[in-house]
Amino acid sequence: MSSVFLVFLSHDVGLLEHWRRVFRAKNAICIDRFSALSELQLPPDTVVWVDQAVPGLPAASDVAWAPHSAARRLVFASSRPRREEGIQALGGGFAGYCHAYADAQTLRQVLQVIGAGHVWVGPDIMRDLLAGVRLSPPKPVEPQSAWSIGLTEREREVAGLAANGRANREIAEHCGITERTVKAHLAGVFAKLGVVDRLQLALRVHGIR
Amino acid sequence: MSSVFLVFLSHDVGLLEHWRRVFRAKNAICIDRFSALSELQLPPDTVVWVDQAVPGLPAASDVAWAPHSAARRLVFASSRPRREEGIQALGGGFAGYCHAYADAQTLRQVLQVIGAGHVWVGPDIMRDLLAGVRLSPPKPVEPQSAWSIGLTEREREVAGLAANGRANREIAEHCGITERTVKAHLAGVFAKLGVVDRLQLALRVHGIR
DNA sequence: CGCTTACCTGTACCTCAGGACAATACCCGT
DNA sequence: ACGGGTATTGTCCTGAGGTACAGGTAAGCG
Repeated sequence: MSSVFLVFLSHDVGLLEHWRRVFRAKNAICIDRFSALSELQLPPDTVVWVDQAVPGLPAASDVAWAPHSAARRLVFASSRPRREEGIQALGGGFAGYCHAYADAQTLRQVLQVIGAGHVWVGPDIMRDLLAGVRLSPPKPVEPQSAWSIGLTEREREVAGLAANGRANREIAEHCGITERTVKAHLAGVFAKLGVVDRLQLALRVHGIR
Repeated sequence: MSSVFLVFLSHDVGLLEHWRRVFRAKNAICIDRFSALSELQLPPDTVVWVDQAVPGLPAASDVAWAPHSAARRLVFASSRPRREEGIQALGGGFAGYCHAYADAQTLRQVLQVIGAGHVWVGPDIMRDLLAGVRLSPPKPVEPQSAWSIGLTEREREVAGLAANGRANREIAEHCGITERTVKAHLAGVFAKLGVVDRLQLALRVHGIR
């Protein structure tokens, strides 16, 4: 596991120090420009850590990375991860995209994962990736008015307001009735819908469970 | 690392044997139906391995998983991984999606990664994911899926449970802490997310306003 | 070694939600 | 006229949710 070769590409001495500490820096070498990657004779199991902040660096999606990503494992590290950057990096052949100053445990994990031939991605980027796909629009059911069947007009109105976070007092003022009456209507709603409180009601109304 | 609780949900004795061997099965328990997840009092650092082949299982994207994915780490394991399934699982709150019979090294890596709060995804699914993103129109926003940014792990867990209708008492028992501490975490969540109570939190978490 | 942050807990206090019990009034169909 | 459903309001009470104040512990970091 710790036999892999590490290459750090960065100008940030603080970052280099961080990485060195994290990885114990046994087999690590530091370089300061992109072209050095081509000049060096790197073993095939090398993992290259690329600091996004290095001046003159090709974009993550640039084909200039192709020869290196094909032969080695590249990690793109940014001190301010962004969705587009992450997607570009991973789409450009990088095996990992992470925060440059991620904690030691995370960085070592990244190394392990991509060293084994997998891809590492943080939960935030992952979430954005999934949000962008949306290939499955499973919106077949939930006519959204189904929850209100069996309710009277007043109950429907009160329930709708309560399910959107309005307090009994607000609902009372909104409807021009007393707070007591709101409670009465809500009690009826709870009984008819089989829920116990307004939070459960909100989940039901909004189609969550 | 090996202190996490493992739960295996499968009917496949061969698969269970495989998992047991891989993880040495120290703290592992096996269950055979989805509902058992709710009945068991699982520690918060539990990792649940779900075999896709279990009969009667809710779909990976089903909201029935929400309470569990909010509180624990779920891995969806399929003996025949497919792109749609993986995306559904990860979009549904699962922390990992992998081949059920993946080799020991990979499975242990999955456990490590998601145990640390990250997301595990294989390179093939990753590739499809990226391919899908490139084709999709540029989605500028997507705040609804990032509700948990800035929260600590504990806050995330407590908030997820509260947003799904669990009482402070239940959350406390579930997490093995006092009700007072739950209140403290929720207070932090409210402040960070800019909401005033758990109902507003629920609406935020579930993407309603 | 201090500093910070996450995590955990206690006591006290206040507000609001919701149930229990009870009542008045209107509309409507038989 | 009578019964049933709807709307309305009252009081009393319990308990959960939330805040304020005041800590204690452990880990990571410069």
